[in-house]
Amino acid sequence: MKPKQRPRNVTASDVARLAGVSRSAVSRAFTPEASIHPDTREQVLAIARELGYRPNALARSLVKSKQGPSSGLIAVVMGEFDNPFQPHFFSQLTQALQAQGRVAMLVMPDAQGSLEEALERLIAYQVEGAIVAAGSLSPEATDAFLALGTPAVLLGREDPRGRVSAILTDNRAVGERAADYVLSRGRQRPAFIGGRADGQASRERQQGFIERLQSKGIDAPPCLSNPDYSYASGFAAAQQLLRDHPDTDALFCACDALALGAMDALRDAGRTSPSHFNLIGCDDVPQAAWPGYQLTTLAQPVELLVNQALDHLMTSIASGRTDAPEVLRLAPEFVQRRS
Amino acid sequence: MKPKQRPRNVTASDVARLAGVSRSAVSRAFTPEASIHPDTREQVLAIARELGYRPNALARSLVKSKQGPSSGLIAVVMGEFDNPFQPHFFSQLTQALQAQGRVAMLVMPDAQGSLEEALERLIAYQVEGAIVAAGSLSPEATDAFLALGTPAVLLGREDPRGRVSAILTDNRAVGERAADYVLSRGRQRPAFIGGRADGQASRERQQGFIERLQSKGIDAPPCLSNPDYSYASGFAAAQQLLRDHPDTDALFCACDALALGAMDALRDAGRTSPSHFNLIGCDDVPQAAWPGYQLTTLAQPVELLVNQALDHLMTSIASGRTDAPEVLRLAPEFVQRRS
DNA sequence: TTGAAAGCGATACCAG
DNA sequence: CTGGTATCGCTTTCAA
Repeated sequence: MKPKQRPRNVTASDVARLAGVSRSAVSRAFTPEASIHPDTREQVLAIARELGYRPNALARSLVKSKQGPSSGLIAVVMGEFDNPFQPHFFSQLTQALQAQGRVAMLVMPDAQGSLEEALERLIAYQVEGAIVAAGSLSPEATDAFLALGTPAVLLGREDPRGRVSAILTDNRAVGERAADYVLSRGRQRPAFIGGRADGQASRERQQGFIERLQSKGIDAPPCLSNPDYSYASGFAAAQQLLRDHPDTDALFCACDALALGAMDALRDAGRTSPSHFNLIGCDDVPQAAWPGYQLTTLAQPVELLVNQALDHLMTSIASGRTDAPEVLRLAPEFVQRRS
Repeated sequence: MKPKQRPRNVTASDVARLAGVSRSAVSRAFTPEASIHPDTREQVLAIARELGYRPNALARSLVKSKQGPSSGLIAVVMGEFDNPFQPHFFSQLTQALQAQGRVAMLVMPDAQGSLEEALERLIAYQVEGAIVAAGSLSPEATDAFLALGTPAVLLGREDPRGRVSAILTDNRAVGERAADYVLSRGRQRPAFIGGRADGQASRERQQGFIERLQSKGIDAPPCLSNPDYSYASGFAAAQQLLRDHPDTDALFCACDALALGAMDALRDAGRTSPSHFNLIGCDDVPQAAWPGYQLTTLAQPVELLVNQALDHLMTSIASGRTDAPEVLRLAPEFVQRRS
């Protein structure tokens, strides 16, 4: 078998030669609105198909750069996939981008010291814009990205300095809805377990929860925070909670991962019956629906979040402006299960 | 506040002008091996930093394309993130790529009819190579990618036609090790639950399992297969298994997601004590370690898989050849937990 | 070591 | 509708 050398790339000139037309004609054949005779186009496309020719997106972006960015590259900036909520989110995002004919360039600045490099890559590759999953990123990293001035949209957290648009779930509503559920079950001693104290989402959910409870005459519940949003943290926090406040009869966790951990801790302590204790999470990750858990939770409207984020990003790219940022808070959906 | 227009991109010419040198000099300043006076370089770099200049990777790749591909873009081709094993895998891959100064371009061909488009994008963007997570992809999709002739490495499944290298966990060893565990516990009526019957990984694990059992005098165990590798499928399959073979005393599942589903089904049926029943999974997803599950499993050597895959891909890119493909099977690691 | 000039692949403008 | 030509930003000969 002969060592199949990879053939040099087919260029517009090759196609032009074989089709007996000019390079311009080839270009036009691939431009939908271009004025070209249908027959010519068809013939060019036929030859192109035969040769396996596709316009070089890199070269195209180069010449089009006169009229604004056009690489078709959108950076997706994410931290670790440590929360089971993120993969789902991420795949939705990628597919939505693909549907638009754009390409997702993944940037994970959490590898040691790679933030700097990641930033430079964004510039080097002429990304048109960035979707920043700020919920999974340190505030510093988020800030560094925004300083770039590249059109961007924040997902899951707003920019404290209000420089760019942010799309997020209405976290206060999440907390309030959780409180309503607790109240509707007649609980008197609810508690809250959150993530990092500096996490916007966690804090807002906590506030919504507490304020609604207080407005109904329940004292400020015990609140624990954690270094992260993991199962393990939820497990540990719940154990501590039961130790310090054994009479707790309802628990709202800032995310499902925490809640699932908490549920297992409650189980260990024999505190699982929904008629004596209620547990609520937030996100609606797949595991929440597993028969072993059946976690009551507030679902984030993933599809809506993604679509809105892309909409805003595209607008921002098109207008070339960074001003007039908006903050969109989308309503969560209450999903009642066994807990 | 004035409408902060995004400034036109800084080019090499801008830097050249301000530094009082030629464009060539600027280029050389950014080329490590170039022959340029250290002072000149330093001065250029200083001005560049000041202006926030970075060489346009797209333009660079264009001119360098004479000497072979150089976009720095590596396609990562994946199906859905339906299995909790994939995100971890994926993030490792991305970070490893970043560490090499390359960029991960994500391609998810599972959105309806997007396979075709995804392929075209790969060509258009001059990707240097592709890592194909074939385990999460339909064989047809995998095949279509390979037909492109782009250097590629398969992850999690080998190419039936042997055109490219494949890196995967030694799946027979997985099955054998599972069988050893079952035997060591003195079980007599084991069973197997797999994924799609056409899935290479699932099939090989099954074979390793069965053959080892038979070599020790145990009859061919009942084997169920499923439409996918999900928790739900594992749950349903285990229920059916208990119905059809109520005397089963050990169960090996092709992946952890299936195994976790099975465990919950077993639990419902009161068949969970490790002294009467053993359950084994494969992958070692985070949930397997949760207190509520404590699943005994065979861990895939993720880091090794990723590193090997990249090594092979880079070699294949460098040599520009598609021949001499290898198949690497890496040993799994037995992780004993409560099940 | 340096600058001038050619060219990578494609598109847009301008005559025809 | 069509073909020539300038240009995008950069690297790379080639002389100096």
